[in-house]
Amino acid sequence: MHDVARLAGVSIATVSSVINGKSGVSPKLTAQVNQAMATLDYHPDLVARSLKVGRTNVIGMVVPDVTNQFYTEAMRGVEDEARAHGYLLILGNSNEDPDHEQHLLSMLFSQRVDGVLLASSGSTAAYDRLTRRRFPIVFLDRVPHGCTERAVTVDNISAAYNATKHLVSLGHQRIAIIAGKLPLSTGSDRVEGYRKAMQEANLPILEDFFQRGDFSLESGHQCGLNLMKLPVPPTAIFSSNNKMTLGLMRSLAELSIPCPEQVSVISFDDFEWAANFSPRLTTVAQPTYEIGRQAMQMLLRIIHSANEGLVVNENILVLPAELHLRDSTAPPGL
Amino acid sequence: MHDVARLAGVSIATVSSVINGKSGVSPKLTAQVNQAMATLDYHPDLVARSLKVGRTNVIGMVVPDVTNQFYTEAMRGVEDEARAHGYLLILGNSNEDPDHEQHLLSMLFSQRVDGVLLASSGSTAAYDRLTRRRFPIVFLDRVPHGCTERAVTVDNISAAYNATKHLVSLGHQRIAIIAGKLPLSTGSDRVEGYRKAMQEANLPILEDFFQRGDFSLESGHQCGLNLMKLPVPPTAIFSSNNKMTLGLMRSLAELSIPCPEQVSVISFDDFEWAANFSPRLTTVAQPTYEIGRQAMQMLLRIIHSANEGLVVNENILVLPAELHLRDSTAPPGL
DNA sequence: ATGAAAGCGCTAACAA
DNA sequence: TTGTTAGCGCTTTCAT
Repeated sequence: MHDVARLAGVSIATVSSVINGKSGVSPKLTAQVNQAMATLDYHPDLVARSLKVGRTNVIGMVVPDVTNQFYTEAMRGVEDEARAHGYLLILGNSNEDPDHEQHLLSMLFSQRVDGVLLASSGSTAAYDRLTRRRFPIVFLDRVPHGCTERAVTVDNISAAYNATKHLVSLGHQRIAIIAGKLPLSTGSDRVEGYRKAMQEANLPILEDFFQRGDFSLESGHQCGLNLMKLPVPPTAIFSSNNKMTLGLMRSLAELSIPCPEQVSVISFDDFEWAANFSPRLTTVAQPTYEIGRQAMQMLLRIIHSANEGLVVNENILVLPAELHLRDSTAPPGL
Repeated sequence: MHDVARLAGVSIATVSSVINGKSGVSPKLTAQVNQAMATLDYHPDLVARSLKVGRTNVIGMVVPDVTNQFYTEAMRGVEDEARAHGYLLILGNSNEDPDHEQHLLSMLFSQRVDGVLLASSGSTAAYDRLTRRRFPIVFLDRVPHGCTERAVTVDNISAAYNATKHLVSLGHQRIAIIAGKLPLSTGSDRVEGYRKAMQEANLPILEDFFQRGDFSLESGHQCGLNLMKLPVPPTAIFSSNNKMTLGLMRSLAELSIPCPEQVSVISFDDFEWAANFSPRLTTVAQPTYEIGRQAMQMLLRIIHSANEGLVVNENILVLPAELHLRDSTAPPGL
């Protein structure tokens, strides 16, 4: 900065003014300064600036599985919105590990990010600490228990209810579920929707048909094997997320069980390939990009109002999910 | 920090020593300080520290498409390696836009990241500037033209050659290619491997069979339509990456063209679902996680040697790719 | 073994 | 309109 000032023949304060687009610098000097910055290939030191102004213009996002397209698409929404408002995005991957999630959050906190977007791996500790401190945070996808604000998600209960009902309406009676992590809202709510639809149809929920996974491909695979090796296997399966569906389909392939002829499959989460391979999957599609965009918008509102010293109340934003009917669901086999 | 010092009854220098694990602080004081930090929920200000020490312990990674699993899996490799060495990872998504890539790099530079991992969207400007400055950078996947070091990738030419040869050995003669962005090494090298195999088999490369995509799903879809609507369509197609393959499969589905009965498909990049849906895709599998891990290791070596003031020579690391034979390739239809 | 003080690169309040 | 200067929170010599 010194060098730039010297080369442009001005003081460093003038350079600073030019960088920050402050009014009150003559066009001539502005040009000189810009010229000098270009020739020196000068990049302002944002860490020094951040130290001074107390803001970093960086927001952090922590997701449980970066290889899951659901989160990367949400991230694109976050990113577009963040960029439009001059924020940089830092992404952290907790790998579904609450301890690592804590570590990442602590790291982001130390990095003095201006706000955090969190799809939690489970620790409600994060929720308690951050909200107590009134730190700008928005939860997405997974809403911590007891959290009644600052979150964006879909109506998981209704969505799972509708999915299960679709299975019922096709005539299925032996309907199994591959559940996700039950301590998470996305895990338990989807189970609840399933239960509701089953009860409404007066269908029993057999213990064997309630398979507990953890949202990972491997767990979906294992649950699929458990289910289809049963003496009386289900004729339809509701899978609680995309990764587990992948595992489920793998198990069906291994056991040479045709879908939907022998077993129908409906999956939470839609994905690029669901419609182009066989069987074309019936899915519950979430508005992934929009979830990210809305979450970032909410976070921006919180940050801005915090800057003004006031506390806004942002309720949970619930976006609609859509049922995409395709070929993996059909009336029970004969 | 002041508060912590006061609460622990020591000076801030002592607090600093404890935080950084410096020897020479009595166990008693250490305990007092740790206690104070815990009760105050104190998080060291990394931006102040960075300003002081001139390092951030942050490394930046820029990829052209975060929704592409190839990059997220590579990112997991990078992340594991980075974490193991005390580095935090910042991820940027250039969306295949060279201008935005420039912007992100400039941003990372201003954030004073200690190093950068780049899968470039095309601008060789980045290569020129960063290497001239001797800034620690490692390219992955896509190697800029003229770059002969500091990169990790697979042998794209051989891999594409082997893939095409597999098609030839099945008896195909009308073999088309959906190429990626030709200015990128991954685009041109895969074409070169294809050419080589075709020439070796004395097969002509028809102009219509050379479809130029841009690595996006949409381009793959369009190229697929172009190809299969030809008066004399190909009997086999080599697709240069996973996203374009998705688009290609969509076009086949739309045109109700069975694969592999009417057309064989072989795809660069393997993915979770390639083996579990029908048709099970024959692919060229890259060691994605390992690419990320090795790239990060190389970057660490460069950073560390730069810290010691020396310039180390890191050649391009070429990892092997594997052909996964599955059901989407078969002898030409009858 | 512990503390006092200088300074990292920048911004902002104030002076000229 | 432009320049001078204090200080953001930390680390690190150098005294003690």
